[in-house]
Amino acid sequence: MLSLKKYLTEGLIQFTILLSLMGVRVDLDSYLPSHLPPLHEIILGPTSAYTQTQFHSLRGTADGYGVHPKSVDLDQFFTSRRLLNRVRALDRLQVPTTELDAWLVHREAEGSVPSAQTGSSRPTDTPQERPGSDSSIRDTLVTEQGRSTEEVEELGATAQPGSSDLSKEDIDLIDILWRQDIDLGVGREDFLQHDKRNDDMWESPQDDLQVDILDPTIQVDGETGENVRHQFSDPTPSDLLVPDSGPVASTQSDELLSPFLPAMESPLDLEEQWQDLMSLMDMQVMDVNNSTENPLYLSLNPPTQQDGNLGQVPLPSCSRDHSAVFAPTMDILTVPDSPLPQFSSHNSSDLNSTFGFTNLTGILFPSHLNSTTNITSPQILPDPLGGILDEALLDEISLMDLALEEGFSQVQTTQLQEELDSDSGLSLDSHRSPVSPSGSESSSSSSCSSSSSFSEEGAVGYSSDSEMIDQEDSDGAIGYQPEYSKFCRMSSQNPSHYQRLPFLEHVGHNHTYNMVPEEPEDKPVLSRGNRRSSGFLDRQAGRDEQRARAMKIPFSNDKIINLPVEEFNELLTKYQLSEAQLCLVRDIRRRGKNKMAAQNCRKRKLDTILNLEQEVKRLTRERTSQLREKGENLRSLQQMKQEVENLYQEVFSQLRDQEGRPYSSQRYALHYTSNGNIVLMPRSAEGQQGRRPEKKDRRK
DNA sequence: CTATTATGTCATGGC
DNA sequence: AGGCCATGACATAAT
Repeated sequence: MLSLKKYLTEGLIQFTILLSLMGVRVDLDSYLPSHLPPLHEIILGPTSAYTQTQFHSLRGTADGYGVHPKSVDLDQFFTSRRLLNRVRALDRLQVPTTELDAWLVHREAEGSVPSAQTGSSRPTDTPQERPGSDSSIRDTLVTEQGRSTEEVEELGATAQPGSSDLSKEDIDLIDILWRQDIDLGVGREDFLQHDKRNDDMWESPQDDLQVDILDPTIQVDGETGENVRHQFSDPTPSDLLVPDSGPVASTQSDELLSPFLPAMESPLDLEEQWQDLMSLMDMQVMDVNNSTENPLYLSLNPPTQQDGNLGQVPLPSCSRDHSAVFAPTMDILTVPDSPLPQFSSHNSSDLNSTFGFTNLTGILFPSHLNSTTNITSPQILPDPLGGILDEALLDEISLMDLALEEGFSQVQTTQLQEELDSDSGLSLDSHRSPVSPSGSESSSSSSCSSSSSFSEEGAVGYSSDSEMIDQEDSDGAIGYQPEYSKFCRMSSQNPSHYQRLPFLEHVGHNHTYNMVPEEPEDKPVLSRGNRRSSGFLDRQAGRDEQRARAMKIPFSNDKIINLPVEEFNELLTKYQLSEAQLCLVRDIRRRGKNKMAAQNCRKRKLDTILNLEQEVKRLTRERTSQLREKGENLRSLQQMKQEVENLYQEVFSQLRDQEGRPYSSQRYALHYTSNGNIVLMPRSAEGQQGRRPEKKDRRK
């Protein structure tokens, strides 16, 4: 019983860490053996918990407890510490910002023995040889500069030993993520190396660690050419044995992990998904606590507060329904005689459809854990975590990245543009975009130059003042200038226009203005003989000018238009004008002013459009940025789920029955209950909500 | 010859 | 109430 308790204690510590991560305050201190440090010290990190003395004490007491010869002891110690580091890192599972990071660079020593927990019997392959293999993700650490934020996603793609089938999934995941970062200048090699680094951090067994320590070198970073000094460059045995008290442990856990896991506030999406995840678990854990079939109980206190580093864990409080995280997905478990396939499938489908989890059982479930089961069929191992990473989630992320690559989708772009067009009633077509204020200015300048004859003093607003020409003498027929040749041409080449138009206009519009039709004989005379005067007339001004001449108006149109009302009235009183003349003068003034007003109005409209275009661009950039942030958050969530699953597997793999044998993951799974307990339940009982667990009543 | 653009003009409404 | 301005709608010439 003592040995069993020892095993369970080791597993419970790690499981408790996991629960603490999820916001559940776990009080296992009372259950811990006296030789172990208080749990909060373990969680909180570098304390006296893992001192050299403590380490040796652990060894000594472990022997004293008659530990199973194949487990714990040194391996357990490092396993616990590794788990601790992973838990610490979880609160920093976030996308790092671009920064310069120095990473431990080493190559796994040939023949280095993998961890007893995770190593199994994997060959030592280089990533180039087997990019997606388990070992390929743990070979080297390199120095790199300006690493993109997306690369943290590799943590989620960390392969686990034991299943070659799911290593391929891992490869696919890496490929997906790698493709997403191509445009960011991140090479595939970065991914693999990054993965290896992470894997080294997460799972490096003590022998690997020792290799690192005993190989202090300065290496040249392959990317930046910087000299990279090993973080373990000055190791001592005490550093190894007293990791938490020396720079090794702190720098390893903090400095190595933090670049991948910088502290950030929890994304809302992540919290929502977690809550959704938790909310699904009620029915599965229902009635489990009422079981009389001796389930393995792990007494857990309700969460009261999060302390220490774990207090920063951006996970929502999960005081209840924790089991949702570990809801088993039985989709891949084809047990014909199982009485619960339907229920399990139901649960898994729910989870998958809701959270988009990926079933990584094959990846994460070490085959050696199934020593009591059929090792030849590891691919059908059930996933007690219910598939933390689902294809749906990956699809979502992929789609998100697709959107990110294009800023945002074509559909969205089209919609946005359509909205804008419909709202403004204008088109943002390419022909309009190039229109620049200067261009319109010059465009208007030509008209202004022609109309400037009326803008002498009254022109305001958007009229181009620089283009104004003092036309005080415009009625005096200022000399011909080349830039007005087109108006001269127009006037001279189309005399018939002015022979008919004024009359037709008068008849057609029949405005209230008492316009007097000009004598047809006057037009040809003006357009043909008086080149000097026509040179200053644009086609519109010329029309009114000609009308004025026809009506013998004794002052210039410029004065008519631009003089203040008082002066204008004064001017009218000076001359004895006929009624027709007065009407024409007033019409000329009205049209002239309205023409300038129209020009100003169009300029304002154009400026408004340009401003709106700028606003659209700005909003587009903002949206792109937010989409990218969302994608990063999703990746972060993916990583966290992966880590949770890994921790689950770690904990489960260390549970032993009375005979010291590991539990079969095919037959047993850990479950959370609504009251904070953890139950090791037979899978055969999972689907039977009303039925009781058949196995194990180990309350610790 | 047609579509687009630029500009002028009118009607209307607000100040 | 008249004048001024802004602007939509329309017309027309230019491109």
